[in-house]
Amino acid sequence: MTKHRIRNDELAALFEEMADLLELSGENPFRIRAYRHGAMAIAALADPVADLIAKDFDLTSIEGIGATLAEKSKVIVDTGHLPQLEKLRSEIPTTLRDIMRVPGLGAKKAMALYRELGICDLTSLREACEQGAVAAIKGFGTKTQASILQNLGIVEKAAKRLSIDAADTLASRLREHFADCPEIEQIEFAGSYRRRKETIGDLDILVTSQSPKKVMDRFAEFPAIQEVLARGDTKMSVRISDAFQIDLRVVEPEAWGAALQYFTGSKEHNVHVRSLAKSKGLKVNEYGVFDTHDETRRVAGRDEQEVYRVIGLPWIPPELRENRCEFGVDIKDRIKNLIQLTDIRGDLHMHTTATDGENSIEEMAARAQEMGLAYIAITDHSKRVTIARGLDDARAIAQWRQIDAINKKLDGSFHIFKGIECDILEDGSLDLSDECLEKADWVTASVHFGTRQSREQITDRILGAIRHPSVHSISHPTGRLISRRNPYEIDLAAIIQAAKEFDKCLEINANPERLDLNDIMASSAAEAGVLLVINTDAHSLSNLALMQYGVSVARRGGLSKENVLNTRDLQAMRSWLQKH
DNA sequence: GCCGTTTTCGGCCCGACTGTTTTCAGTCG
Repeated sequence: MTKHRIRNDELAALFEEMADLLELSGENPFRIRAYRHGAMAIAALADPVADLIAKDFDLTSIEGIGATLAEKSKVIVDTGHLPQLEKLRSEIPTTLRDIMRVPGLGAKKAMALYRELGICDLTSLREACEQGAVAAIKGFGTKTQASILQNLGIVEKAAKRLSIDAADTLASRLREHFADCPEIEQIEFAGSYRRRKETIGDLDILVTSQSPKKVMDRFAEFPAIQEVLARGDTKMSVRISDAFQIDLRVVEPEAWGAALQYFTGSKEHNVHVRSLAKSKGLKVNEYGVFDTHDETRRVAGRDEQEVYRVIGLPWIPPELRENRCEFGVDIKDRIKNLIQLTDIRGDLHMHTTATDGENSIEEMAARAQEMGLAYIAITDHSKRVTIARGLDDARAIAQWRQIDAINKKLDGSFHIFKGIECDILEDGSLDLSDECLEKADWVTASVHFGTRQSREQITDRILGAIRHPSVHSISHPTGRLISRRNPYEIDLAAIIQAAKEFDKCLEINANPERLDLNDIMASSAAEAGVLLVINTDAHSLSNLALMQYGVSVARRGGLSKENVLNTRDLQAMRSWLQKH
């Protein structure tokens, strides 16, 4: 029995703090990296470490967790404290970590500021800069001091991450901007944007050109730029509004593939790729793959596929480059079967003017059909969602009659399922009567209220919904809103287990604000044999195009189309529903 | 601190840019 239910992100944060404090104290860099690596490994786990320990699971079987971090994890879970961390905290002000976050400052400079001037937080740093005291420290100067002052403003504003859809908008504006630059031969956006992460911390633009200077001049004309942070022969960094950074890198065509590989990351993926290459007598950098014995001999570089091939790897789709599963023995099959947007045949979660949607059933259906889908389910809210004028039994049944009539007019190539997004109420019951729910083709159950209940209560509510005979799926299972609201506390492992047992689906909600389940959770559900469903939760015609973001989550989770219910054609979908 | 087809010690990815240094350290990705 564990006394402290610490979440994985909290445990990871303690190891991150440990790493920061060790770095400030000038520890061995590899030891520091081990803590950071361990923190990431824990953050990426689907199951809470506390549960794993309770089950006597061997934590050292997790890559990046050795005997020391496993033991420290146990201590934290058992006692809620880590003595080594507390000792470090007593030696070094932990607020120095804020100073390390200022762009241009790292552990060494933060420590120098502390040692020389007693600066230990952002306020005293600002004061010292304004008084000119910082420029007098050895290793600093007037330029460093000025840049600190400027960057303090950015840190205080807390640099925002862009949601993936906002990043798409920015990327297309940049593409248009560069369309006027004939010197550009190839252009691609790399980094976490290309890996389709749910939020993007900065944007990396990669270009081939014979005239880097002209490309950079054109970049400098991008209207949103507030400041040019750095500009060299091949690399330029700028800041646009909201403290968001864009990096531009110009490379030779011979290096295009290598640069694309390098700048797509992730960092952890690249570290693994490079050490694999090294074991084969090869060296990988952003210019190519080279023979270790004759570094003038470029083995690959122009083409990204080639870069992977010479290292003995298949070309790995960017979404999988997170050092999670892509170096496993089954990677070729996984890549071959990886789900694509074109695998999606239907969309089983959307709203209409009957509740808080902007369009009618017919309009939603027509747009879905235009987009190539074979079916949709209309799933308006149930009555508990009063603000959306949710449907009661009578209105739901009336809407389903209307759908029957519309289906009759369709030629059979497209079908509208009669659905409902039924609220799971605070007491665990469903918002519509059993007799009503029985008449629906598709019932997806959601929690919208009472999200501050205990982990046990919310989990029980969802488990109850999973066991309900009329429910087919649980929508946005964790309720998180990216950058706005944390997921509610749930026992995901128990929910996955119940979904498997009762043959119910869990949703990947494709709305870029939700993306819920996320990649790691979806992967863990799929591994357990649970069928997922990817839905847009559209409230308008344009929202139907959000499906791609849900598919990206599924791809990042390594899912195949077999893992996802709505990749099935209309006939297969009908027979699945008949059996359920 | 982690890890192992170089396996229990001795490595651990690698290069660009800036500012301050007069040859390099720190930071960043």
